[in-house]
Amino acid sequence: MDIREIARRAKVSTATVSRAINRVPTVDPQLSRRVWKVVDELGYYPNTQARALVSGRSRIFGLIVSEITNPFFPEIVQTFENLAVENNYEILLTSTVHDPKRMESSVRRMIERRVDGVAILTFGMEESLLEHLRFRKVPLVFVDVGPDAPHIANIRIDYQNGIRQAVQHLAALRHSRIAFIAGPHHLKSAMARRSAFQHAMAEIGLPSTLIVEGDHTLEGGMRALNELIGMRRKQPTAILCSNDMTAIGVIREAYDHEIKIPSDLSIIGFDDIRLAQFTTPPLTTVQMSQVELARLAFQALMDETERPSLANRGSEYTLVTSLILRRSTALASSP
Amino acid sequence: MDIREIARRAKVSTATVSRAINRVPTVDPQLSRRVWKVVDELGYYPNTQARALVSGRSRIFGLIVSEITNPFFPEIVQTFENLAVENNYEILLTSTVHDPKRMESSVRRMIERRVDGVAILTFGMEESLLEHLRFRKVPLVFVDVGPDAPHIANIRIDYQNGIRQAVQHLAALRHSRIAFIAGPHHLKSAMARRSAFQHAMAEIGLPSTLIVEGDHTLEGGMRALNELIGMRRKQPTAILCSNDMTAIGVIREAYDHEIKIPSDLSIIGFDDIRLAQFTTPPLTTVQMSQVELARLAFQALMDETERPSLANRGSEYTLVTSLILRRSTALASSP
DNA sequence: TCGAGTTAGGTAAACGTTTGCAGCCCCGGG
DNA sequence: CCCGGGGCTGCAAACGTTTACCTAACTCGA
Repeated sequence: MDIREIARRAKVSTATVSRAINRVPTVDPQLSRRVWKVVDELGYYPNTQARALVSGRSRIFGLIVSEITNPFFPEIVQTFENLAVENNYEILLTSTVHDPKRMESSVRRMIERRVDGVAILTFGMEESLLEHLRFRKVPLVFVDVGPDAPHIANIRIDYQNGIRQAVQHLAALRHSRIAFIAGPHHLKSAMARRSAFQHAMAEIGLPSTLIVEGDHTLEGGMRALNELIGMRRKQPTAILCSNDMTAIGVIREAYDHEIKIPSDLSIIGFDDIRLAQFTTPPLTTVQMSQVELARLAFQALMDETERPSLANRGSEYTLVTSLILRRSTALASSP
Repeated sequence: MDIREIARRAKVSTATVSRAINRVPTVDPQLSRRVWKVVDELGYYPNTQARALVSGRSRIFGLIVSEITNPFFPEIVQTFENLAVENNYEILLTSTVHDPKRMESSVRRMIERRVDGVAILTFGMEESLLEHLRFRKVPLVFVDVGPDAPHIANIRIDYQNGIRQAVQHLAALRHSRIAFIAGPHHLKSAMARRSAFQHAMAEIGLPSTLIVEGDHTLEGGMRALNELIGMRRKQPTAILCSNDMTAIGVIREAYDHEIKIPSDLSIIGFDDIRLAQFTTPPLTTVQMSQVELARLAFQALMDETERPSLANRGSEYTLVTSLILRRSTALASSP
C-alpha cells in the first residue's frame, strides 16, 4: 500500500498526500482531512526507507556502547531511546564488547544505514575507523576523549569536582589512609579518575601511595580488596573506587572477611549506578548522571544535525560529578 | 558516491557492480576484482535503504523488551545483537517501560521501518496493536503468551521443571514451611511460575499457603520479606522467589534484620541473572538461560523470514529451566 | 563450418517517497 | 475590464539500488 493508493482514493496527487502527511501548512484543511481519513482507514504507514532515500536524512542515530551488559549503560540506552522517540528518531545500537572486529562492523553498519549522527560511548575506538565516519562528515559525539574537529562534539566530564568532594568527605571523617582502586590503564576515563584522586589528595596534603589496579569489574574489586588487606602495616581505613562495580565487589569481599562496612572500612564508589542504592550498606558514591550524559549526547547530535551551518567547530559540553552521601562511610576507627 | 560512480570507474554496468558486490557467482573473477578495487579505493558503502526499497527486505528485526534497565534484559539484547551481526541483520530495539503509549509508538516505528520480523519479550501488549503487525504479515515471535496463528512463533517456557527441582531441593533439606514470593498478577509469566510452585508443592504433599505478592523488583522483595517476618506463628524457613531481583531484595533485607542466610533462612531465586553469582551468599536459583532465550527468538525469526513457504502454522520452541545450586540454601534449622 | 545451447554482462524498469517547478484559480487594484 | 500577484495543487524527476529480460559471444558436436 502506497502513497499512490492513498492519492487515488482521496482523489488528490501524491504530492498533496505527502504534504498532508507531513503537515505542510499550505495544504487546504479540507483536503488534508480527506487524506487523513483514507490514511486511517487503510492503516497506511509511510515507508521510511523511501523517504530517507530522497530526503537524504535517515532519522537514525547510532549509539555505540562498550557493553550493554555493564549496568552503567542500560540507563543511558533507555534515556537515549526516550529522546529518540520524542524527536522521531530511531536508534541503531551496537555493543562492541571491546572487540575490534565488532567495532569495525559497527561502524560499517552505521555507514551503510546512513545514520545522521553517532554517539560514541566506548573507548579504544581506532582512529582509522573513525576516519571513515569523519570522511563522510557524519556528526559525532564523544565522551571524554574526542578529537577537536569540525562536526565532532565532545562531552567533557568534570571528574575533579566529585572526587575532591569524596576525598574531603573522607578526610573530614578523619581518614588519612585512603586507598584508590583504579580502573584499567587503557581507559582514558579511568586514568582521569585516578589523577583526579591524586590531585585531590595532594590538595589536602595526603600522600596517594595506596593505589592498586582494578579492572572496573566486580571480580576486580574483590581481588583488589584482598591485595589491600595483604598490606600488613599500612592497611587503608577508607577506599575510593574507580567505579561502582568495583565498590560492590569490595563490599562483597569485605563481608566474607567479616570486615564491617562502614565501621571498619569506609567505601566510596563512582558512577552512581542504580544498584548502588541497593548494596548493604547503600553505597556512598560520586554521581555521574547517566541520564544527563545521555541527554547531552543526544542534544549534541541534534544540534549538529538539525542546523549544520552554524557550530562547525565541534561544540563542547560538560558534565559535572558530585558526591552522593549514603551509608558506606563513617568516622575512621581510632588507629 | 553511487554504484554508478563505481560502474563508471570500473568500466562496467551498474548491474555488474551490484552482482560483484553481492558476490553473485556468475560474475567473472577478473571483473569482480576490478570492481572491488574501485570499491575499496573509494571507500564505497552500499546504501541500505535503496537496497531495501527494491528488494523488499530491510534486514532489520525489531526487538521489544519491557525495560532495558531490568538486569534480565541486557544479556538478551547482547546475544540478539551478536546474532544479528553474524547474519547481517540490524536490530531495532525498543524498551516500552510498561507504557501503552510507548508500545504503540514502538509498533508504529517497526512498521514504518519495514522490519522483517519482531521478537516480543514484553507482556501486556494490546491485541489491537499486534493486529497491525499481523495484518502486514510481519513474522512475530512471542515468549510464553503468544496466540496460535500463522507467522507467529512461540517460545514456551517449561517452568515446571526448574521449580520442581527447587522445591524438591528444599524438601530434601528438610524444609517444610516454604514460602513463595510471587510476581505481579498481570504478568502471565509470573502467574505461570506461581502455579508451577503450587503444583510442585502439592506433588510432595506440602501445602502452598505461604504465598505473598511481590512485584519482581528489589524493593518488592524487601517488602515481601517484612510481610513474611510479620507472620508470627508460621514463619517460613525457606523462600522461593518469582525472580532474582526479588531474591536479592530479600537477601538485602534479611541482612538488616540479622537473619543469616542460609543458616536461618534459605533463599532460591528465578532467572539466574548474572548478578545472582555476586550476592552474599551467591544465590541458588532456577536458570532460565537468557542467552538461550535470545537464540531461540532469533532463530525463530530467521526461520520464519528466510523461508516463508514452509512452516506457516507458526512453530513452537521450548526453553527448559533447571536449578543451579549455589550457597543460599542449607538444612532447615531445627524447628 | 554451422547451429544449438549455454552463459556473462548490459539495459532499463521498478521500489515509494519528496520536492522544484509550473500552472491554475481567484482576488483586488488601476 | 484587464492585469498582476499570491496561494494551492499537480506533474515529473530524482534518490540508489536490484533484477527480469535481452543480447552477444562462446563452446562444442555433427
